[in-house]
Amino acid sequence: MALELRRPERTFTIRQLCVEFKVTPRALRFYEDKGLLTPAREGMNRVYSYKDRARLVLILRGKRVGLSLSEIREILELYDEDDDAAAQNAHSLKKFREKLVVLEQQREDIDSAIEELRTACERLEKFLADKRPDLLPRAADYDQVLRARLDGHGELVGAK
Amino acid sequence: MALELRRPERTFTIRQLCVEFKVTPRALRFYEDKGLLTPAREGMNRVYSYKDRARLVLILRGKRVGLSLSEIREILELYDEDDDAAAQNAHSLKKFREKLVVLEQQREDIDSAIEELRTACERLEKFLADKRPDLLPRAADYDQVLRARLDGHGELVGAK
DNA sequence: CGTCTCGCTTACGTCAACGTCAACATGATC
DNA sequence: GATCATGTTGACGTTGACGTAAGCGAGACG
Repeated sequence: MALELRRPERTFTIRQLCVEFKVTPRALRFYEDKGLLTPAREGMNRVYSYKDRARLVLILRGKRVGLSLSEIREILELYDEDDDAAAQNAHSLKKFREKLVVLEQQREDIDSAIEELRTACERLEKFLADKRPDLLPRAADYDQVLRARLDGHGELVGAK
Repeated sequence: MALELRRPERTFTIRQLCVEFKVTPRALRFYEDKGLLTPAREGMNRVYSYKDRARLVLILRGKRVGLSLSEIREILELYDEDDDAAAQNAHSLKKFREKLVVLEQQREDIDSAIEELRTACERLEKFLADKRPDLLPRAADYDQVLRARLDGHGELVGAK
């Protein structure tokens, strides 16, 4: 009995997922509309399983790296496909490879952008340290940032 | 006299930039509309300077890494600010730092997405090699890809 | 019992980033 | 001087990813 209360059986309401991932109900229903999520129903209400939650994680990550919802859906569908459908998997492989090329290009872009910003920051810091050291951010400010991140934006490590 | 013909004096028509960077005139005018570019005028026509071109490069890179036009505009404005305006530069520094945090997060996302895709590819490959080796992409196919990229999608290295 | 809160659906609104189309100016060329 | 390529300014259309508002059901609370 107690065994059935373990993680895989857990379900989530729409609001729980909304709070956890800071998305709106509208967004989740939208993803469902577009075929990225297919939660079960209990009467009229949506019931999200752990699998649904996992998909949502992938959706949000995909979004962060700039994939469109339809691209994300393609990828999710590939994950779903029956392992028997070999021909389909050949197609999947090709798609995955294409995605990989794009992402690797994107990685390079980000790296160079980061590089640029870093040197720009250094330049600015030296300039300010020289002429207006009073304007440089202080350690206290940094603590502020740290505290803010711990409060609101930290990952719920234990909940994984 | 001949000195004035050197690079910094060069200007570009809208079409030249369009061809070089594979964007439409509409896009360039749109960027101007949004305050990201401010080319000079010769009569009615736009005349882009080397500085404008440099800004365009930054715009396109920003786009590739997923920045919105307004974010890009902010950054461009920061580059413009007078180096004497120390207070402004302190603000710039803060903005840059924030951007850096976002980009670094994005880099992590991309890395993990790449990682996931790679292992998924391997899984698929093994599966296919085992059950349907006939469906595996052949060396000839790969040559196809290489040729396509050399034809149409390569960087114009010499034109830099 | 009324009123919240949460949830559902349907439908229209919005914002970014352009595309597309119309209507016109200008210089070169046939 | 008619055509053409290239330029201009509106103004409207489009796509993606939701926001927002309207209207309604069902359980919880005072």
